[in-house]
This record gives sequence, C-alpha cells and structure tokens, in this order.
Amino acid sequence: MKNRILQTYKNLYAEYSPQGWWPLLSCKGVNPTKTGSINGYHPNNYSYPHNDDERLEICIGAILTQNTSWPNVEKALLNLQKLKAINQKKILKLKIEKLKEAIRPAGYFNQKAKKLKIFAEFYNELKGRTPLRDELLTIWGVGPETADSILLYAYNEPFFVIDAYTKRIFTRLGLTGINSSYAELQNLFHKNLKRDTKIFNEYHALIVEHAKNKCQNKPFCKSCCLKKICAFDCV
DNA sequence: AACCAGGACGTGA
DNA sequence: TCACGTCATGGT
Repeated sequence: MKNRILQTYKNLYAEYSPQGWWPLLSCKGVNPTKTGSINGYHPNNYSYPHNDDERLEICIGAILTQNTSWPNVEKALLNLQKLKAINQKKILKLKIEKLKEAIRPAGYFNQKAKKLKIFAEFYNELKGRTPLRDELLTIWGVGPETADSILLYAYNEPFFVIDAYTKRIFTRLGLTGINSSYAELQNLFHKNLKRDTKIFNEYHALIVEHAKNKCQNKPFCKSCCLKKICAFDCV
C-alpha cells in the first residue's frame, strides 16, 4: 500500500511538475502557465507565506473556495485587495454589505461574508500564534478541509488536505472505499507518507491538477499517467 | 442549457 | 452518526 501512495505521487510529480501552491496575489506573474487571472503560483518555493497578511489571504481563499472554482475566488480576492481588506482589522471594520459585495463572485456570499467576519475575529485574537486543528474546527464556517488547508498552506503544518478530487481519484485507484470518511482518507496519507509539509503541499496540489486535467467526472483514461496503477474500469 | 466548482451547516431520522 | 436540502456565482 505504501508503495502505491508514493508511486502515485511520483507519477503525478513527473507528469505535472511542481505546482507552486498556495497561489498568492503577491506572486502575480510568477507562473503564467496556470489558469486564472492571478497566476500567483510559486513552483519549488515553499517559503510562503511571508507575513501575516499573506497568511490571512490563504485563510480567506480557503474559505472562499468552498465548493467554488478558483477563478471565481480570484475575482473576490482582487475585490478585497482593492478595498485593502486582506487584513483582519479591516475586515472587522468593513460593513457586512460591503464585504458581501466584494466577495459576491465567489458565490454563497451571505454565508461567506459571515464566515470571514468570524474568522477575522479569531485570527486577530491569535496574535500570530499557530492555531490547533481542534480550535479551527470550533469556528463556524471552518470544516475539516478548510482547517487542513489553513494549517498546511498558511502555517506549514503537516496535515494532508482531503477534498472531493482526492476522494474521486483514490477511489478510482482502488486505494480507498467509496464510503470512507474524511479521517479515514487522511489517515491513508498520514500513515503512508513521511510527515513532510513540502510533500503534503505538493501532493495535494498535484491531485487537484490531475483531477482538473484527466480524472474529471468523465475521465480521460487513455492518456492518464496513473493508468498502469489504477483500478478504475474505464470504458 | 444543464452541470459543476479545491464544503460546511442545519435538520430530521 | 448520517443522509439530505440549502447556499449562489460563473465557466464550460
């Protein structure tokens, strides 16, 4: 089993090369090959975030991207940037209607505006301290995936991020069951990989890339780099 | 023109 | 626990 988790990673890495997550506004133009308007990817550079506002930007992005495509999130982030609202104190001061207007392109703007207000409060009280996973999970609007995205990409803590793409790909590979829980799937990675932040960072990003390119709802198995190690019966 | 996107919450069983 | 409805915009 361990070999297959690692082998999958190696195949994806060889196919797509380093992804440069998490995308940040400050990295605009670094990797113009990626989709979206920000192009805020920074391949082979795992030093981000570089300050509290960049860290908060990742947290905001993690919340805004809930069940939402990244290009839509980018529009919202750019609107927030214009308002200089990628800062917890500014978010707290901003009127809720203004906040909703700014993040409207990301969808669910009523819920997400509330989520950002609540998170900004929490973030402000942290005063730079790294939050515990259980702390994050008590926040309204932060579930397991958002918590792990924040821990991994904003705080460089080794928590593997499980999303719909991960479930789809690893179910098809035959490495997990269709009904496996978030915790079970996360355990699969935690137990079979070195607890290394850079690998967790890259692996999740590669999973997303692969799901977008090949392992879509309707998969393109013929040209898939995981074809030889996949259990999926592609017709 | 339906379908779905880097989920989480509230509810009822 | 767990299945299900709800939330909303924008790209394909």
